[in-house]
Amino acid sequence: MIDKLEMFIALAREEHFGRAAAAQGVTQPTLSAAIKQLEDQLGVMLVWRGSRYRGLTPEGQRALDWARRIVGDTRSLRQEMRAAREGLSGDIRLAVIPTALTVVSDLTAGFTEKHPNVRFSVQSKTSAEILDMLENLEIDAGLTYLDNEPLGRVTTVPIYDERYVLVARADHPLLSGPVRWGDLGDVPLCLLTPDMQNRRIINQHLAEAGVDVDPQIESTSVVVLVSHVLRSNWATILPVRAAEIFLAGSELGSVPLIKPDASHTVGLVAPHREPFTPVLAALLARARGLSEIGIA
Amino acid sequence: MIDKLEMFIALAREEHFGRAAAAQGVTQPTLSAAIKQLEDQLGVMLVWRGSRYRGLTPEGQRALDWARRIVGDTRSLRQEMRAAREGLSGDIRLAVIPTALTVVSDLTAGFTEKHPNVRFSVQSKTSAEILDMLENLEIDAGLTYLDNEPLGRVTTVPIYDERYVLVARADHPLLSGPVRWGDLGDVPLCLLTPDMQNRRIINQHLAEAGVDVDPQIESTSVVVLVSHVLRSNWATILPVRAAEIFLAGSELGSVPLIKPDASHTVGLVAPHREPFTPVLAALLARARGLSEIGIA
DNA sequence: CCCCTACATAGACAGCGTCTATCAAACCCT
DNA sequence: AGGGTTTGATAGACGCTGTCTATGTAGGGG
Repeated sequence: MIDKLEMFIALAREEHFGRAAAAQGVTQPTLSAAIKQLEDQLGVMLVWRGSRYRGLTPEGQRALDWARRIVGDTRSLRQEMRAAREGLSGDIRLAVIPTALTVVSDLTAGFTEKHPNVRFSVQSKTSAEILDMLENLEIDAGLTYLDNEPLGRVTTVPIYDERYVLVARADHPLLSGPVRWGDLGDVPLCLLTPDMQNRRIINQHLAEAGVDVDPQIESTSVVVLVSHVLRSNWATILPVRAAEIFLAGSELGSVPLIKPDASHTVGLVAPHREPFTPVLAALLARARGLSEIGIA
Repeated sequence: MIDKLEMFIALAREEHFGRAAAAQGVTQPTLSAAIKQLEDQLGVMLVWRGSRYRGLTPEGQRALDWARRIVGDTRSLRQEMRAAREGLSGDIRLAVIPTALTVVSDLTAGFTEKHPNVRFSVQSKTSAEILDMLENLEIDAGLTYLDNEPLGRVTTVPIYDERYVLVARADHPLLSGPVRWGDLGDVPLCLLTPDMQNRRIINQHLAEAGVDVDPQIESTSVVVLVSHVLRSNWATILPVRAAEIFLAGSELGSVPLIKPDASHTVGLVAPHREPFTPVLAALLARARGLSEIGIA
């Protein structure tokens, strides 16, 4: 039964029988049969049938919610029992917005010393993808914006407040003093792509300052932005925490962006599943510790 | 997996392999094997082994919490899918304290008209048993006291406030006017047994009034109390809602018990499981409706 | 000390899940 | 419009797992 629910979740996520089967490590007929049996046992159609996957029925959508809970709780059970057996161990799968990637090391530092059997798997994703993956049980926790966008049924731990700086080569004329958002009208910029929340935040502040920008370079990667800034006359806007790793000993400089002193809270997001598994509880505790000592 | 968790829950409840197996409709070796495999899969001991059942290990206790959630959610999934298929249907298993048994008909009235495919199964239990059965998934909801005793992770809907009357044959000397708790010192009484919360409440009010009672007749059944009162010179103390069904056209009379005007909230208790299944949601809605029109 | 209760173990059997191979339908592109 | 491709369903074989009955073994009680 639980296996079938896992396959059902995979199907809803992949929207494709073949891919879902591959993701579950079974063949396509096996997954097809599992879904059919699930429908038989529950007595309702879960998936619109045709010669293609055409989405979930309303009942399928409701069933998906329950399936996620059941499968998630089952994983929690297994994980907690393993923790009881061999101490904190296993993988923590994290997804992180690009501008918070440098904060992950603050989170893992100390944690891995205390719990040497815990492995981390960190991937860079957009904030929307992070919430999706959290729902689909593809990650255990996320590091993303806590305000601004609706979060689901999750537990959040704020860690720091993002503040923004303009980053450019040290000889850039704007670097002599604080820069207002409104000053950026004609500055050549590299920015993150508009599907990313950081970019939407920046767009919003620029718009409020009456500025309209049209970046020549857009990317989902901060590294791409910085390497462009390094090699040319461009500037970029980055959160302090994302920028500082590039500033030490480089030819780059930065100045705070003011008016307004924009600030957005970034923190840990985890599925709200009472009680928390020991590993997750430890991670959340670590995040609360970070927030208290004020790493930003 | 889910079957094994069900067996594990049954074992924890029955504290006996044979009885748990019978409760699950399997033989004892099957259940033994299931528990053993569960322990193997989770990699921990769940049950203290000997030639007898000797309780759960700490890990078993934690696993039991998860198992209850997982099994409960699975049942919710099935129930909700059946509701989607054939409208509200199925059984609602209720456990009710004896003094609230007459209120059940208020709850079921109208409900069964609207939802003819819903069956009710009502059993009379003590408030402690009700909370136990709620945890063990043996009932879907309970009707019991909402104050006074600690409730677990449950949803509660208050329905009415219990108020107390003295019940005796119509010719009983005390029935001429309101009676104070303190007047009951030498009155021969029949009361519920001391393991029942109603009795503990009554004891408390009597004690506060400085009265010490020693009932000659104790029972877990209100019917037993009333039949004794009918046939002899005894009196009993009952909530209004429990008493009134016996008063109409009988040789009995009642007077309010005052000083203090004691009152205890009774209502519906259901496991807190988001989202609620359609039947349970409907039942809770019905209970809220009752509370609003003030059936007491 | 013996018997009874309680749980574990052994072996047989059935049902279910999974695989490979194949089919049917719908979509896509020329 | 038609051939090729993609997508999911179906068929049949095989192995695993869960369940049963029968039996063994260890404590507990009289």
